[in-house]
Amino acid sequence: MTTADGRRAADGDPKPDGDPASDRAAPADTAPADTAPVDTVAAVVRQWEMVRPDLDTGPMEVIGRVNRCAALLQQAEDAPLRRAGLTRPEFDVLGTLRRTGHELTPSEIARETFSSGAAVTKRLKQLTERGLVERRGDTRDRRVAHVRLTDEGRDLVDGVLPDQLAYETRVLSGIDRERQHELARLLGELLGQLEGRLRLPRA
Amino acid sequence: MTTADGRRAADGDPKPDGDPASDRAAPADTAPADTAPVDTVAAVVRQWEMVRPDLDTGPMEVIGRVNRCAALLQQAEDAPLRRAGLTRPEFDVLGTLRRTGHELTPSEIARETFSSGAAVTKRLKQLTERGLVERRGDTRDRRVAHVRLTDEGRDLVDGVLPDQLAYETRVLSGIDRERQHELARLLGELLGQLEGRLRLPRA
DNA sequence: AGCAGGTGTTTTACTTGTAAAAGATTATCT
DNA sequence: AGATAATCTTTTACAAGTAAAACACCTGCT
Repeated sequence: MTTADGRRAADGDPKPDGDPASDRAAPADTAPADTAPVDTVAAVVRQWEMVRPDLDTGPMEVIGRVNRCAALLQQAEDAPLRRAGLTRPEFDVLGTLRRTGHELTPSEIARETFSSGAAVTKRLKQLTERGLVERRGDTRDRRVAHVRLTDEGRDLVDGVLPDQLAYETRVLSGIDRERQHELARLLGELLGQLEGRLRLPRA
Repeated sequence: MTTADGRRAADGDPKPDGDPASDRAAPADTAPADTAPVDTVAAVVRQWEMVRPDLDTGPMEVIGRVNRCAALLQQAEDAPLRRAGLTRPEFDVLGTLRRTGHELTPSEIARETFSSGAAVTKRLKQLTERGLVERRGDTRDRRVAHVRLTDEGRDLVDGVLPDQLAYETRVLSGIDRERQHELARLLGELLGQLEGRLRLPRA
């Protein structure tokens, strides 16, 4: 039980229960040895295989899990951020400024942040009101603005990030370092593919 | 460059470019042999390592990539769905009804779909208006409703799902079957962990 | 100089999600 | 029975994103 085919999440409610397809054991090659995983996506896939045995549900095993993991992680990760009074999109803006180390224009922030210009405008407005970023107009080209962190904004990022990373470390602590590494490697490959052909083969 | 620490996305713009940290080669164990990946998350991590070398950026390698992959996949995946006039959340509702094979109450749909009850109410309203689902009240407990697919709704799901899966297969085609399998396995482990302790160790 | 067109940013109108309260009904306790 | 608490669903008020248009400004052509 996840969603139509294993994606998305947000709430935080316990798993429902589910499908009576338990007469067919989870495929051995999908279930690792020790931790008895049986994640929700596996259950969803089994349901689909029951009602539509003609379909190749293979992609769900990857894509469904990526989506569901992302949803759960975001929910989890927001905790340290929220304690600092930040949403993640807000933190993304501040973090981008922090890690690049120099001023950025709104369009650059939008690109770095993979969000729309309009969204960035709104976030900057709020962050400016809170005194976390400052803007100045370009002297040459008066269309463009330059945004930088204030000292307060920088301190906020620097204070939050270690908590954030510590939290993330804890979230991943159920997976040993070697597997984390392997996971990162495979995800990097997938991501490289996805980013490589951002204009994907149109379906 | 992705976002503050490698998450989220939505737009579809090309990668910016980035950090001049190229004097330090990408860690060999994170970059696979052939495909020259260098995904955006790797670049973001390197930026962080430049400005905050004291931090352990390890978790970003996994979590940042999961989030970014999810964002790109969702954007990509929406294509076949949209052709059918459905958003993904809508499809999630229909798909849940299809794969369980029986009526569900709104709360059950919310759980299966990992969304809030209110969101489900809204979606059901629209789907009902479009004639894709029907509702009937429970005879015993008049608080609860039962929702089922109409024939039209079922036909829609059955028509869209193969396209969706074919598209997903194509999206993943850059990764060979064995790695997809391995990726699915590791993601299943991670997901199992995340779902196991949904109330995570509070940070 | 003057204007057609491009670029950076913001605004507008709208969609969708959420949290919290409201509504309606059923379950429990005395 | 009657009151209180719990449960299912919807409503309300609001936050945040998006696409498209609007602004404001720059560039290059004539």
